[in-house]
Amino acid sequence: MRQFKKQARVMLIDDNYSHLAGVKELLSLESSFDIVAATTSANQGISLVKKHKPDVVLMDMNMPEMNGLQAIQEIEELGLETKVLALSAYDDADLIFRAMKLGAKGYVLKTMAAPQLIGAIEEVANGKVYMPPILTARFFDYFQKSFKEEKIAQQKAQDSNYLSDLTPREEEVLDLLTQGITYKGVAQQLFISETTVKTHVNNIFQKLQVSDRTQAVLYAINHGFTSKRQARMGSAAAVV
Amino acid sequence: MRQFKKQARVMLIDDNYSHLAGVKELLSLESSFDIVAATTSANQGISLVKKHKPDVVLMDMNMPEMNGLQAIQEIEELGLETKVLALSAYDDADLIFRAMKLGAKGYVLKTMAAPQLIGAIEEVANGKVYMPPILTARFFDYFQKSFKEEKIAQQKAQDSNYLSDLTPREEEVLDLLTQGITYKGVAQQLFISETTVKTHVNNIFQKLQVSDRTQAVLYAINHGFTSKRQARMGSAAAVV
DNA sequence: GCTTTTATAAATCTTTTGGTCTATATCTTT
DNA sequence: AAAGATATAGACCAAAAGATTTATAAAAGC
Repeated sequence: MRQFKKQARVMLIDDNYSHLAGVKELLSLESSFDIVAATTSANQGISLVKKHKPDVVLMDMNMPEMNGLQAIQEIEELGLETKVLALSAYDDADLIFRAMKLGAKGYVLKTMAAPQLIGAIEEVANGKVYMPPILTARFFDYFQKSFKEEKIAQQKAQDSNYLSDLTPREEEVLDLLTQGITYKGVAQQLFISETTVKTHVNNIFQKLQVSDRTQAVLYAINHGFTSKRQARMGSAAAVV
Repeated sequence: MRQFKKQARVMLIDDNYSHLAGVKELLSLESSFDIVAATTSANQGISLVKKHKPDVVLMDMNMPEMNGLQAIQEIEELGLETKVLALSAYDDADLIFRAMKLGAKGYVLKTMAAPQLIGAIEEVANGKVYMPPILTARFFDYFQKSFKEEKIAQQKAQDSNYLSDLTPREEEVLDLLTQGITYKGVAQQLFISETTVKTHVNNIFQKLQVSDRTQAVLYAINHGFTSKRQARMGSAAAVV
């Protein structure tokens, strides 16, 4: 079943030398991973990843010179098959979330027992995602919280929103304005005179309490007008 | 430890009557949950949730009249303590992702063994998140994929991007334009003459290949100019 | 039936915007 | 030293935008 049969090529990056040495020792003795490199420097670590292209990088999150998130990002940008397993002393939900967002294939704690750590590396080496159940819970809490906040922010923008005062025709005109079209162009597209467009636009300005098209367009964008328009058009909204 | 000591109040919503009856029977016999209601109708289910305010709702995802996602959303909008545990025959990553995004506290499969299901309900009743490891992996894959795609889309917008042709001063001017400020206002803020501003703006138009401020502002927004500006200002970027 | 809202449009006038051309003064790069 | 990029600014003109007032017709609400 196991693709690597305890022969995965592993690299260690951890600025704490004693922890680095300890993990190296542990993996040498109790597992059959091939430790291709180990360093206390994140910058050097990235160079070594380029050179060795390991299967798994065990990356410490709490480093002074370059933080682990940055390092993950840089490794991911290399486009290698290398999988990053984040390692931290803290179960900080925000940190876990961001590490996974950047492409980490798992997140383990320094306090974890040796067999668990070895198991996690094996899982990741075999292309799976590994996350301890405690951290999974923290991750989901954070995940849901961030979407809830996003929704509340949207709701807030919707509440103090003069867009709902617009008549259907005014919405059509604003729609065209948000595409950077002139009065003349709007008039042509709606088959009405330019002066009528001007009347509508003036009414829009008053309702949105702005004084020119640029501000109107900015208002529309910041208050979810485009999404409203797209929704009306029945297009599928983006998932994330 | 357990807050509910096998006395959690549970509700079942599943349009498949035989499955509904089966789960009800199973939970009655093998657990001590208090089954407060069970229905095959999502709409009726929402009414019953309002009435009974159960601790946990076991919600089927695949219903014809109203889909489970919608039902989750409506229940979440009630603002109750009720936790939704999504239930589905399929391990569809997209469905799992969206259910969790809407606030589901877990996701279980219809194929799961009885003890696991009971354990999952207990966990959720106690305020934890429950997700089978196989689904966790699927979730993370989808999660990372969606962020990768988002990043690629951003990259794409960055590539065919004339914003990088702008000089520092032109960027400053564009920044003020994207706030809906007139030539006069820009001139005052930058302590230069209005004609100089016009010169800059004309150069900006040529570089961005647009012909008026509205289009320039739209171009800037659609090509990540604001984020660039914010990054330069050193403000923290939004997490999601 | 009367009132309000909405959509239409014209006239007039001021302000803003955009286009073009020219011209310095720095500053960098070669 | 010459060339190129950048930032500055003036003159002049045409087009577009915005403000205000007035007016008509259809539709919706009371």
